[in-house]
Amino acid sequence: MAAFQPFFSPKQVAKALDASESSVKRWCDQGAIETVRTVGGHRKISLDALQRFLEVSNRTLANPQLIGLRVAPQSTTSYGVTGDKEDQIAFRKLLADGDELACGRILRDRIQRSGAPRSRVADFFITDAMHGIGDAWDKSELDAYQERRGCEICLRLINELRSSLPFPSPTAPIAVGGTLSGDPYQIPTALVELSLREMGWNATNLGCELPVESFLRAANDYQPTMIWISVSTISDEKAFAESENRLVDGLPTETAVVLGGRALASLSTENLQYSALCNALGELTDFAHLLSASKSA
Amino acid sequence: MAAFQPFFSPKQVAKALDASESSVKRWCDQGAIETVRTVGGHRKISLDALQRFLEVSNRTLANPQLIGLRVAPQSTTSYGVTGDKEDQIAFRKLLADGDELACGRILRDRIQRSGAPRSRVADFFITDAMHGIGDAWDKSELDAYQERRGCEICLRLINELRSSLPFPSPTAPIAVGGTLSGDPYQIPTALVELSLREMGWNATNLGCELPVESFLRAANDYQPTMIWISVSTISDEKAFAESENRLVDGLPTETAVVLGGRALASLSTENLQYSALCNALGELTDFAHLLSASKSA
DNA sequence: GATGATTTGGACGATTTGAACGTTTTAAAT
DNA sequence: ATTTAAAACGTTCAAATCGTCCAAATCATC
Repeated sequence: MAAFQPFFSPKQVAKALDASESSVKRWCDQGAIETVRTVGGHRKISLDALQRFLEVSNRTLANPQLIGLRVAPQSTTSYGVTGDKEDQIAFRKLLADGDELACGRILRDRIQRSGAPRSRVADFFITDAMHGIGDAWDKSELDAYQERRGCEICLRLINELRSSLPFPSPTAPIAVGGTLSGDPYQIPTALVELSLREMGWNATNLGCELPVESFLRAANDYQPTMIWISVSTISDEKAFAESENRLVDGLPTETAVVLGGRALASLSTENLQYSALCNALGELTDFAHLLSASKSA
Repeated sequence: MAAFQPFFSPKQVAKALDASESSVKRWCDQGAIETVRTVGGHRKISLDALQRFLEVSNRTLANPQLIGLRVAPQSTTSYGVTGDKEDQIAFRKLLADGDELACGRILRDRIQRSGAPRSRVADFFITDAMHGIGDAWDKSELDAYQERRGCEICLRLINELRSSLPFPSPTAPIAVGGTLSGDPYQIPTALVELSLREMGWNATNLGCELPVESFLRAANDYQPTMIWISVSTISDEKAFAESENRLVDGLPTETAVVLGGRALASLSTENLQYSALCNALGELTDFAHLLSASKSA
């Protein structure tokens, strides 16, 4: 019932920031972190103040769960160090059950343990799970609401991971992307944004179901180094190719166009124009690396 | 609702300040907070004294609504605070520009300052802005990508607010909801989930474009006290009424069905069955309050 | 690389905070 | 008026935080 805007102590904030208590106290006293004082002089830091500090200092919370009240009770199903496949299956099952907390725990735990990029871990679990859930839905083993609820949860998890990344630097290469009209799948393009942000790009997910003209307008507004198109479903191959060509023809030649997504596998690519065609997220990040390297060189 | 309270107990003040009762009592005894004593020795803190303390100690109330301070004028969107319209316009502009950080700052700032529930502030800014952006889009003043990007940003902001709420208690009343097939608008149903969670319900947003059968399956799985249907657009009135009736007929009579959304205003409601029909988020939360009160009684 | 300046993080006794607990007051029901 | 449950009282004490100082680490400059 009560809204929840608690205050944090320097010690808590220090843990969340992975800094020392001394430093946090000093930053408070210097004014970098707004603080209020108790009658006895203890510092209290509001969530707002903390977020402002993160923005201006371009820092990121090392342990957001320490602050965000994400102190959920431990899962009873400890999944230990089982194999990848088992973890994927566990994740898929939890997602179908709508257990957002447990799904988030698996992701965070795996990221911390493996040290792999967030986007790779997210891709590993989420892409697999959504395919699995989609298949089960086709076979009527799951209900539509379980699929939709799973999508909502995945988008939230992706955004949670995104929010713990530092802000893009002003000199970062720019990328924008989304899906074309007829393709409502939000998760793949959200994952692309997460990946690019994680490698330091200033990436913006424009959303789904965009007409070609919108991509051109956005390209004009953003002047991006790269544009990605996520393609999860295609109803009319011919119309898709026509749209795609119209897009590329309308762009300056120095803008890289990257196509990626499940629907491309079963598509003849001879009539398409692109700078890269990616079957997996890893290929896209590889290409982005090449691109930023050649740009800065 | 308790009547107007001229005095507060140390416990109430402690909750509002996010401090311990012990500390508040000590501060009273030290003179930092002026106190009146009852004949029996109980401390009574007047609103005046509390406000003086806040000014002197440069603190803000963590939970102003715990003190009768904000008596919401009505379930309308009016706040009685100056500059509302200007702030809405500023928010709308920033959202159209894709400035997620600035939008988040406005929301958080307003939440802290006004002490209003997150969901109300979010509704106040986001609903207005998305209507404005939608209108501008219809008039071709804005591009489709600006509208989609705005949706993405709003959903992220709503989820951010959601994530800082405490988890629903195990005894909380259960609610599920979403939109029916043909209605792809994600924001209103996300706002409903946020509102209900904030008032202590265990609310789950099932997502968009769900067939009636899915609602029935979900009702069977969750056994909810309430089901909400968000209705932002209707293409076929007759088919909608038919779906709605099929849903209600398939539910146990003790399950409350709440309809809400923009598209209901221009709809003849005579053929619909419902427990409540809400034109604004405030009406829905009012009804939810009634419902949980009658349940617990 | 060496050197000086700045930032960080740990350590310390002194102070503040918050939780516990048995007793007393309050307010509501009988 | 009596009873009774809930809330507030005062006290005590362990845990957390305070301010301060200083060594180690990092950065900037030559």
